Amino acid sequence: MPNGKRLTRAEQKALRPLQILEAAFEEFVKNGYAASRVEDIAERVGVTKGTVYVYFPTKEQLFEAMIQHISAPLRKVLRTSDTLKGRAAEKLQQFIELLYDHIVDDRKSRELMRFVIAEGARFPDLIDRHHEEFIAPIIGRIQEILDEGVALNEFRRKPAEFADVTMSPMLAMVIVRLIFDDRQDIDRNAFRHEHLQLVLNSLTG
Amino acid sequence: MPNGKRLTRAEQKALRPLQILEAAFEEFVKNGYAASRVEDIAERVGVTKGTVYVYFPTKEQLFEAMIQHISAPLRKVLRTSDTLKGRAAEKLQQFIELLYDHIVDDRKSRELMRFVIAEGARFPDLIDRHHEEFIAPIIGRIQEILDEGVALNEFRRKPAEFADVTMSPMLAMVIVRLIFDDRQDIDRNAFRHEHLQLVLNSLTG
Amino acid sequence: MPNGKRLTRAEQKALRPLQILEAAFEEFVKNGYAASRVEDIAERVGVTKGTVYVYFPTKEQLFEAMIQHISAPLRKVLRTSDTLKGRAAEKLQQFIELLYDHIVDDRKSRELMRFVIAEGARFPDLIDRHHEEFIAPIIGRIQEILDEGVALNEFRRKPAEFADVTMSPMLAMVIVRLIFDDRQDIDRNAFRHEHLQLVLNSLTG
Amino acid sequence: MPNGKRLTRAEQKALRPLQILEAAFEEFVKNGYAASRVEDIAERVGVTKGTVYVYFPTKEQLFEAMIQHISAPLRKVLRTSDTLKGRAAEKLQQFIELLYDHIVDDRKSRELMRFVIAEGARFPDLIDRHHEEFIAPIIGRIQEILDEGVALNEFRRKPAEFADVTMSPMLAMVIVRLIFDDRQDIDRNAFRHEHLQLVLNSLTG
DNA sequence: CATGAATGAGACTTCATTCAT
DNA sequence: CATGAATGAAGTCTCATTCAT
Repeated sequence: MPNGKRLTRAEQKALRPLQILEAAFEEFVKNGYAASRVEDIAERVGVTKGTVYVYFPTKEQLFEAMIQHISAPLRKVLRTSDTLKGRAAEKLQQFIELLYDHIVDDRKSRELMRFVIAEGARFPDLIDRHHEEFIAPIIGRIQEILDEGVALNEFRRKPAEFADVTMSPMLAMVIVRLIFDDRQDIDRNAFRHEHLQLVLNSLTG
Repeated sequence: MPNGKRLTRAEQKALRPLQILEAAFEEFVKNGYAASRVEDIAERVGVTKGTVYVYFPTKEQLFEAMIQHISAPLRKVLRTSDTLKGRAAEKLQQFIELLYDHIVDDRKSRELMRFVIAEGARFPDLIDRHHEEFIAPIIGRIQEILDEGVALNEFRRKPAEFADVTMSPMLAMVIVRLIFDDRQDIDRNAFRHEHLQLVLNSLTG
Repeated sequence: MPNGKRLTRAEQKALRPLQILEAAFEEFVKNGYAASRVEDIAERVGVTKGTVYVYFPTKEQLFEAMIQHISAPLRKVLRTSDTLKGRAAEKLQQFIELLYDHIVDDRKSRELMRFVIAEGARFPDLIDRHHEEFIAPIIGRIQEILDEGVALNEFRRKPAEFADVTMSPMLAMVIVRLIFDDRQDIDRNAFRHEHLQLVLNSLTG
Repeated sequence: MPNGKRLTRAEQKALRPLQILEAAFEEFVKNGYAASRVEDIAERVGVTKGTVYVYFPTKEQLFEAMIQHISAPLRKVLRTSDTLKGRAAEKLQQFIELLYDHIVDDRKSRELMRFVIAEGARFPDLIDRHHEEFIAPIIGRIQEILDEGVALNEFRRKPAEFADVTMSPMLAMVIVRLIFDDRQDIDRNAFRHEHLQLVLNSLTG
């Protein structure tokens, strides 16, 4: 019997930590780190406080593990950014679309940004790791594409700050969606299109 | 009449709430709302816990009063945005420079943004007021200038989202400075210049 | 000018302590000793906390002074109990009516009983004084009348406890009115009449 | 199976709330509601503050639960009042003796009365429930017996207030014992006897 | 592994009391 | 006298963490 839905006890157990991390994510999003209660996280999973402590020795380490957990998919996305194809402008467009699809549109990525802004002061290596793993690679990749475009005479040369400016509307949209939690309706496609136009226009015009 | 340092009782009293609000700002910035202690705020002023409660009945109301307090200067800035002069492009440039000078470069304004992002969920009218008082007027003013430029054939017509995109680099810079607390060095002038170029180029090119 | 209503400043000042005692009575009745706030007492008088401390050095002494103050009229009542006239039965009736009129029907006397019951444990000499000044004299006076009636063959001899029993309905009515704060309507005259009948019937029947 | 002293975890747990309620009773009796400290209640049980809050969410709810707890035996007493036997006079005598044995002589019942008088204003439904559950049924039962005696020509007809008066000495004795905490020695049996004589004499004489 | 009773440090808040003006 | 700003001890309640079962 191939066992369709039911999980074996072993599978169930292997799942526990992940369930806890997901629950932790929701609670920390809702209340922030300091105001979240381990008990509420446990309750979300349907276990008791003690169980959380079986898997994570402190609230702090649970928070850090949760951050690792939710940023894992993001890391994967960045790795796919090597496969961009075409001319520099096309690569830039593809890359920006990739970021909209997997960062701006992904709730976990957005909330990761909130944690970085809100809890960064109390978790300094959250900042450092976030910069190392996400900000720097993204800016770096954009810079590469820009350099490539310039080398091929496809783009006009731009100063170093241009890479940052290039990313700005995307970051701004993340923030706006964090703040208004989607009560504010922005036409996401129109916004992205305008963003691209602006950048490409400036590079090629 | 000597009056070197000593304040009269009356002066002291008028000062107290302001001192407390300033101290509250620092503590709330450092730890966030939930993790800040009223006692530490008091200590910063050089008084005891009880004194804080003479002026603010709860920690929550102290937080809200502090938000009002630090956003007061900002409100004043926006009111000066009527005096822009020249052609639309010049007005846009002046307005963006105004925003860089008084928002991006002002620590209180930047940290206000952090409070909005970090504590907005627990203080919903913080969000609402912030939108009403700052976001909406700023976007509105930009839109006005754009419309004016279009009407005078100075600018190319752009879709509604363009105003948001226009503001993005500025918002992004606020966020970056919040995250890296000035450890990250961005050439602020170069960045602003690139921002302006990008926007004007797209509008007039 | 004979000065009709307006008080001179001097009179006003002489009044202060009395006003405070009255206000204290109301607050202590409402909340009990522990839960009453000196500030609320002051507010009732229209002065500030500090003023209360000008006249009464501690909350405890204020409470005790208030007890003295409200029991003063009662003391006067007992002194008039010497003027009873007629035969023993008539004296007993007059005395019981006196007690109904000046104790059962007097809010201050009733509330004094509440203080004795509720705060007696924390103010032991409240109990002692109350016994000395009120309970013992009243029981004593009743006993005197009973003895007189027996001596004159007007009453049947009764055991010592009878004096206590004689007073019981009156005390019970005080308690009931304290508990129900006059929401419970007892026909006070009918009750007193039944009380008298019961006692006299037993003594003379 | 040894089981000398040690309680199992389960037994211990079932006991805890009861221990806390008993300790709460003692503290609230000693100090009144407002002046009692949760920590002292805990200490009486031999646990810490936190433990009390495991079982009772607030001091107020602890107080209310304690009231329920100590009045439970009383409720049971009233239910046994149906089994009175004999003629009306005998029933009345038995009922009054029942009340002396289980109310006047029961410390918890007496102190319940103190709570009603002292804290009733802050716990209005304490009053209401007390009236509903105790006062009204007791008065009602007395009235029934009186009516029965009248119907059988055993008693003389008496006005409605007579039931209240009938109960008075008992209530008075509760109050006196509350006030003097047994320092005042009343001959309880003689008092009760006099009470009965008085009432029966009036009904049958 | 999972439980949940128990702990105790620590937070917010209250309020009697003091004292300079 | 009267004020009211300031104090600080103390109380209620919370919650991360532990541990025996």
